[in-house]
Amino acid sequence: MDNLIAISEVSRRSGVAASALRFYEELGLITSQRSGAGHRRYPRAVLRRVAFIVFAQRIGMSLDEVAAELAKLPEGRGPEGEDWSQLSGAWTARIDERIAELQRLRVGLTACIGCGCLSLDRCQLANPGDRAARFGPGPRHWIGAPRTINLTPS
Amino acid sequence: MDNLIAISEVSRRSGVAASALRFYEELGLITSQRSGAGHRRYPRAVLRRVAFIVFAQRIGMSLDEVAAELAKLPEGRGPEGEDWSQLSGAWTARIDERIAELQRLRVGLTACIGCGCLSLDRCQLANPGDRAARFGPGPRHWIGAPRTINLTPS
DNA sequence: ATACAAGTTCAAGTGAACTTGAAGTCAAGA
DNA sequence: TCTTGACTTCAAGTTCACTTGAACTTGTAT
Repeated sequence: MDNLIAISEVSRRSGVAASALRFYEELGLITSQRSGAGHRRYPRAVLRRVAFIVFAQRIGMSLDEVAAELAKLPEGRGPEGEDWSQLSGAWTARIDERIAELQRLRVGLTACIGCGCLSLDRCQLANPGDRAARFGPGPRHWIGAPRTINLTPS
Repeated sequence: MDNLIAISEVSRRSGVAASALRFYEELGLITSQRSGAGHRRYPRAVLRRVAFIVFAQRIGMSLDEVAAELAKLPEGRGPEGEDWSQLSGAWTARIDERIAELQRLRVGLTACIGCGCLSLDRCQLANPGDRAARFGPGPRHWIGAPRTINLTPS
């Protein structure tokens, strides 16, 4: 019929709770028109945007970052074709990084079993490349890392 | 001298803030004796425990889970030898799982560029194995699996 | 004697990503 | 007419992993 869908439908098809969809809308990640009764009506393309959001989170992006990515797209559209392959390029890199990190951890883990070490100030594992200091309050900003775990400040 | 170390020392050597160490102690993840002045004095082994905690978080475990693992160890000890290899066995599996998931995402991502799909209800990617509904309130319980891993932006 | 650093406790705040609850609107069906 | 169900807004609550701040005590240095 019409190509506008209700929030319940979007929720059902995406698996994302309606409350979360409203929240996303509040953040400007998605947009809707309103029906006569003031109900949200989403264009079908919203499903792609939501998919994008879900995928992005799955690879560890924050909603802030997602917002930044989505902002690059033309108004109201979900990512497709060109756009999509551009966006996903960055993702692939991201995923690879994370995989690499996990593999380092994995290997190091096994190594540590052998050497019996595990002292933070000596173990390579605990000091992956960067030794940047922690920043700001708030939870786990540094873990899994806005780039780093700072096991040895100075 | 004595083999008991102050909280500042543990913090310096582990890179974990003193406030976090107190917090871990409150959770029972680590324990300390007290000096005459009521200051915390940690046995050297605490460094291993802390290392364990840090590593565990890095592979996506919650402090609750860490607590459960540590509870299996003899009192006050950090993991070593036997214990350590047992514990790390589980980790390795965990890491592998996560790597596998990321690889699925990676492959799927590329595939999606080609097919232009991305509709959540059809795409395998968005529904990895578990389609379980979300559970409980609170944030992101469902994303990145029952236990979230923090990916790093970069 | 005085200052200062390093420690203590306890309560409250933080950020992310939502969820929950209360109170209200609106259209369709029995 | 009445009820039900789907929707609305807005404020406040929730979880995790901490951090911050206030008020206080101790030990060492000058």
